Amino acid sequence: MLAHTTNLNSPLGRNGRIAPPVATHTLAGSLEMMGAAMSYARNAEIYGENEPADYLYKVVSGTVRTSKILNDGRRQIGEFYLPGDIFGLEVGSEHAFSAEAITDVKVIVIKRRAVEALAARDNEIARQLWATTGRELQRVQDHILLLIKTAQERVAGFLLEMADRIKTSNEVELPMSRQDIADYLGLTIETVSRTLTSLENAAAIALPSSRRIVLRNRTALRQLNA
Amino acid sequence: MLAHTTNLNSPLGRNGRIAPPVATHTLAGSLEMMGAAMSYARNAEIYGENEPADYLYKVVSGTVRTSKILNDGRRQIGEFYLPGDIFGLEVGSEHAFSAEAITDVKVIVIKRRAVEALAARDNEIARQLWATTGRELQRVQDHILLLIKTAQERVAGFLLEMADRIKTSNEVELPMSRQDIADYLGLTIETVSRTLTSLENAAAIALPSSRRIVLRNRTALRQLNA
DNA sequence: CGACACTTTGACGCACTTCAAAGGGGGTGG
DNA sequence: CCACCCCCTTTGAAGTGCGTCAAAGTGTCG
Repeated sequence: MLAHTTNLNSPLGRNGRIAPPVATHTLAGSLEMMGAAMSYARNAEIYGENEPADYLYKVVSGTVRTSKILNDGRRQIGEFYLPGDIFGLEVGSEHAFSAEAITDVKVIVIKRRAVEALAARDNEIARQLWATTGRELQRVQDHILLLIKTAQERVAGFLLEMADRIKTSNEVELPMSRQDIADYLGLTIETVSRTLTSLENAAAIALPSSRRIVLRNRTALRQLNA
Repeated sequence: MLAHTTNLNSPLGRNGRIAPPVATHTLAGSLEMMGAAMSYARNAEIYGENEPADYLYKVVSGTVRTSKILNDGRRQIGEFYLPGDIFGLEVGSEHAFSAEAITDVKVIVIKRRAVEALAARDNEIARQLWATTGRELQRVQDHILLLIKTAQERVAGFLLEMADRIKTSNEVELPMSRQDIADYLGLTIETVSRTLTSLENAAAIALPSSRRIVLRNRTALRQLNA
């Protein structure tokens, strides 16, 4: 579970920065300070669609997906959240999507009212809340750009996005199933599988196991991601 | 280039409303108070992709689209903005999409720095800025749900959305071309046209002219919009 | 009236879905 | 430790919805 594939030599981390002291006046700091740690098992629901959005969450370890079931049974995945990501932050009073743990997950939870009260007094916190929603907006806009492309482009774009976010050289350990990927990309599981095979045949990727993907030729993937 | 095709008869605009008294402590109020009126002709660019996002805009009359050209020439439309809508509000420093006037357009423009300065002092303004980004996020999420459906469902969903937003009984005067609709829905212009014809044959809508659409059977449209 | 831009309609091809069955791979019990 | 089972993934064959290419129809402005 806690497979460390990278091993940094320096205590400063790869950026050469020392972790900042938990700061007041930051959203992250408030979460660490005032938040409660919680765990969810694989496939557990963290919150449901249309439930009151009383808490917000930060992923500590594991992966979370948000999803929505359409009335014909199809499922759309909103986003995947990796360690460090904040999710569950809504402007309205209810969650627009449900959230589930893809792997075993540890999160920090904080009451929304507490954060909003903080934001009302500290405009730096308010700014960061806004910025978080803004980043979410940008992710969803990028997601739209994926959905209008061909299957090859969607899958290639997905792999590049995940590789950027997971950042472990060129080998990515995907936490989600083919079905999750399919529902994120608006494709069927068969099309995702076939596309991965064809990318492998084209020497753009390698598939040591179904969940592990080696990006062999990013340039080729990026060209597909037109 | 500067083709003026519309001409409003009344200074009050097509809604026949007088502007409400300008309130302080509201984003709308600040826009009215500190903003400058500007006009753009049909097809004029209001701002370009990757330009610095130094201003935000509120539509007074006309319709605006945001769009993005992919490197293979395809165009994706982000959103359509109708009178009363705010657009151009970014969290990052640059515009992620370009904005163009679909019809002749009047807007109120305000410097982003001015609004952010206001927000730093007045947390009610800050909250409203955040809420505006939040509504945008919700629109984009709904947009995603359209993009994973069949052509019929996308077109039906689009018509229902427009009817809700324009609110003129059951007859909608669409401000945008078939090409704009197609690029919003991720379809071709031919498919949009064929789908509208088939909805007309199914007695769900009527098409008195290509831009005017009568919703004859909303229930049928909503069922398609599964 | 004629030119031009937009929309509609038609015929055909292809990418993706659907339906079906055959692989793995990992965990549990014998 | 092997065997079996279950779930996930891959592969195959056939169907179809939408895209592409082409041309005709419609409305608007000069």
